[in-house]
Amino acid sequence: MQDDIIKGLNDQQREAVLHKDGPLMIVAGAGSGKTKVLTTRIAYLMGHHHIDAFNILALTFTNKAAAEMKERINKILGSGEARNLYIGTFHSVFAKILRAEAHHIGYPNSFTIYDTDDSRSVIKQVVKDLNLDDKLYKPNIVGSRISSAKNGLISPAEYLNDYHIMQEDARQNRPMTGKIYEMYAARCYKNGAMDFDDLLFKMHEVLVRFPQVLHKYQHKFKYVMVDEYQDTNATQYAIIKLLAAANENICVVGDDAQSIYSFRGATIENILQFQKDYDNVKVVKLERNYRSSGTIISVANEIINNNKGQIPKELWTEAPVGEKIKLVRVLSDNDEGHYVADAIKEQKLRNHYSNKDFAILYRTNAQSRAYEESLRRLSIAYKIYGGLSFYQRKEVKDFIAYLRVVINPNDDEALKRIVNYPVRGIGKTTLEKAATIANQRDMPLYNVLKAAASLGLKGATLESVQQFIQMIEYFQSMLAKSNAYDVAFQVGKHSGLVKELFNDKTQEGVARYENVQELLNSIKEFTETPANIEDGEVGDRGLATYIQDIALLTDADNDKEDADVVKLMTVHASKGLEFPCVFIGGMEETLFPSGMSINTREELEEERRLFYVAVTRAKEKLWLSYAQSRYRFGQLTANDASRFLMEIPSIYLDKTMSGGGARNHMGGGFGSSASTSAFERLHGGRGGGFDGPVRKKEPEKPAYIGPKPTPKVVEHQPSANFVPSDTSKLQIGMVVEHLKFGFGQVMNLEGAAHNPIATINFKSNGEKKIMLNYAKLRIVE
DNA sequence: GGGGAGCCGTTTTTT
DNA sequence: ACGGCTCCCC
Repeated sequence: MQDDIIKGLNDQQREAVLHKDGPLMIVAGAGSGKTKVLTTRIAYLMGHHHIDAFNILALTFTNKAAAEMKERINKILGSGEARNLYIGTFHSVFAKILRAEAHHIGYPNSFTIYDTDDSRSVIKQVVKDLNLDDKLYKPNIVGSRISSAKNGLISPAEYLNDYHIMQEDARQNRPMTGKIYEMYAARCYKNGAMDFDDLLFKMHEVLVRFPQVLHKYQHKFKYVMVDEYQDTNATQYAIIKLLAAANENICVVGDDAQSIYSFRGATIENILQFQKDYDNVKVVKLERNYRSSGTIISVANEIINNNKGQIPKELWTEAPVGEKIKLVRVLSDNDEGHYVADAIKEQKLRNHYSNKDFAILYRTNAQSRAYEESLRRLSIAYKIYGGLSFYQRKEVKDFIAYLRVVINPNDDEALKRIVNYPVRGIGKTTLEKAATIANQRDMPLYNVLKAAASLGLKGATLESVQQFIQMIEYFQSMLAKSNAYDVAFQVGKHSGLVKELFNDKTQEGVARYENVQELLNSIKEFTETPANIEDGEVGDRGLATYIQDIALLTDADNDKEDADVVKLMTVHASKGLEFPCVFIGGMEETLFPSGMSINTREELEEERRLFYVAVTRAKEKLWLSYAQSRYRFGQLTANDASRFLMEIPSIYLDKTMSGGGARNHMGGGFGSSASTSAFERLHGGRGGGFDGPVRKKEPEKPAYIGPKPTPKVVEHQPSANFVPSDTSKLQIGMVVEHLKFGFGQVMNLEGAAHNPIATINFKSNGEKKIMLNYAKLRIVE
C-alpha cells in the first residue's frame, strides 16, 4: 500500500520522494507537482520508513499551505497519524515553541504578538520620546529598516556597531534609526511583546544561547522540510540550519523563478548558500508542468529567460498547445474593466465556464476598482482578496485589545487602545501623565495606572482609573476557571463595548456591531472545538490560546474556496493558485513593472519573476491587457505598454483592441514570426493597426451602482423657539433638543465637574456622548 | 467627544 | 481619487 503512493509520480518526483536521509533540494518549477512531492515524501517517510510523525517538521509560509499539506497527507495515509506531524507556518511553529521557551530570554510565555500596526505605533511613540522629527523618521520607513535588520539577524547592538548600516542611515539623513531600533526592542521587551519578525529573531536567539533547548528540538525534529524555500530570509535559514544540524535530514523545496518577496527580506542567496553549506546536497529538478497549456508554458519560459542568473531549467508539458494568449489594448482603466467583464460573460456563455474559473490579477490593489464596477454592472459575482482583514477592523481590534490586556496587562499598545474606549473619563491628560511616569521608571502603563493614587490623581479621574483596573482584574480572575468565550462575553458586557456599538444605529455602526458578534461567534466556535491533540501537544481552550492563535491568522485562512465567484487579487496573492482563465491587467510601464522597481537589475528581475508567476497561474486561457491611459493618484496618466510584452514572441499572441465597448479584432496582417515582438507589432507599425477606429468617448463617469450610503447624521431642523438652556441643570431622564442631532433623552451624566459629559439617546441618531461645555442643548422637559 | 476642513502620501506584504 | 491624520470648533 505504501509503495502504491509513489506509482503516480514521474521519475524526478519519485527520485525526490525516495531520497530519505541527507540534504535534499528540490527545484520545483511552477505547476510541477511540488506539493504532491512534499506530501508524498512525508507520507512515505512515515509509511515506508516508519519515521514517527512526531519527528517530522514541515514549515510553510501560509496557514493555508500548511492546512492543505496536512489534509493531503492525511488522505494518503488514511490513519489520522498526520495530526501528529509538526506542520505550520514559520511564525506559528516558532510562536508555539517560544510559548514553551521564551522564559529563557526573559519573556513571559504568554507574550503578546504585535501586528504591524502595534509595531508602527510603538515606533511612533519612540520617535516622539526621542524628540525626533516625525516627518523624517516615519514609522513605515523606520519600521521596515528594523524589520530588515531582524530578518538579517542583526540585533540592535550589532546594528549600532555596523559601520555600513550606520553610514547608510546617515546618508539617508536618519542617523538615529539604530537608536530607535534599540529603544523599540527594549519597549517591546518591557511590554512582553514580540512582533512578527521577533518570532523568528527570538527563536534563533533561544536556540543559539541555550544549547539544551537546541538539542531538544534537534532531537525532536529528525526530518525537516521547508516549502517555498526561495522566500526564506537569512534568519529563517539560520534557524532551520540549526534545527537540522544534528541529523542533516533537511529537504527544501522552492523555485528561484518565483521569488517575489525580496522586499520582505527573502533572499535567493539561501539557495546558493544551501549548496555551499552542505557538500552532499542532492538536487532534483521538477520541470514537467501539469497545469498549463503548451502556449502558456512557452510564454512563461520566454519571459523568465530574460532574467540572468537563474538556476538553469525549462518547463515542459505534454499538454496540447491550446489557445493563443489574448493581448488587449484598451483606452482606459474603466475600459479595461468593461472588456474583462464582457469577456467573462462571453466565456461563460460560450464555453460553459463558471465564475470560479476566472481570476483577475493586477500589480496594485488600487486597480481592483474598475473591475469591480464592471462586474457589478453585469451582475457577475466576485470576491476581492486582500485588503483589510477581518482582524484589522477597528472594532475587532478594539475587542481583541481588551482580551490582550486581560492576558498580558503589560501590553501598552492594547491598553492605550481601550483605556478610554468606551469613554470612561480617562482622557489624554491623564494618559500623558501616566506615560511620562512609565517612561521615567521604565515600567508598563498598567502598573502606573494601578498606582494612580500616588500619581496625584484625584476625584472623578482617580475613580475612573480605579474602576478600570478593577474591571480588568475581574476579567483576569475569570481566566483560571473559564473558557475563552465566557471571558470574552463578560469583557464585551462589562466594558460597555458591545453596548456602545449596539447603540450606534448608522449603517457603519450596525456593521461594526455585527463584526463584533461574529468575533464572539468565532471565539465560541474555538471554545467548542474539542481540545484536540495537535502537533503533539495538548491544546487548551483558554483565552490565552485563542489570542495566540488569531494573532497569526489572516483572512485567507477563513476563506471558503468553493464559492462560485470571480477572484480578484494582486499577483503576489495569487502565488500557489491556479485558474482555468486568467486576466492580467495593467500591463504598462511604471505599473507592471512598477515604477518603483526599475532602477536596478535586481528589482527589475523580481518584477519579471512576478510576471512569470502571474502567467503560470493560468491553465487554459490567458488575457493580458494594457490601457493607453488610466487614473493614478487622481491624475489621468498615459503609459507605454509594458516592456514585458515585448518579451513575448508574436506567434503566441492574438491581438485585440477595445474601444469602449466596440471590440475590434486585429487580424494578423503583420509579420508574425517568432522574432517579432508584440511591441513592434503594436507600436512599430506605420499607421496601421492600433491607430484604427478610435471612437470619441464621452467623458464617462459610471453611474453609482448599489445602495447609496446613508448619511452619517440625520439632519435636524432646530425648533423656532430654540434657546440653549443652562446645562448644569441637566438631569438623567430629561428630554433635550440638540441643534444638529435633534431630540433625545439624557441617559447618563459623567466626566469631571469642569468637563461634564452627557450620554444622550437621540431619536434619529442613536446614542452620543455630548460635552456640555460646548454643545448647545435646549431642555424640553 | 466628534464632525468638518485641509494636508499628505499613496507597490507588492504569505506572518 | 481617496483614506488617514491633525487641527479646530461646537
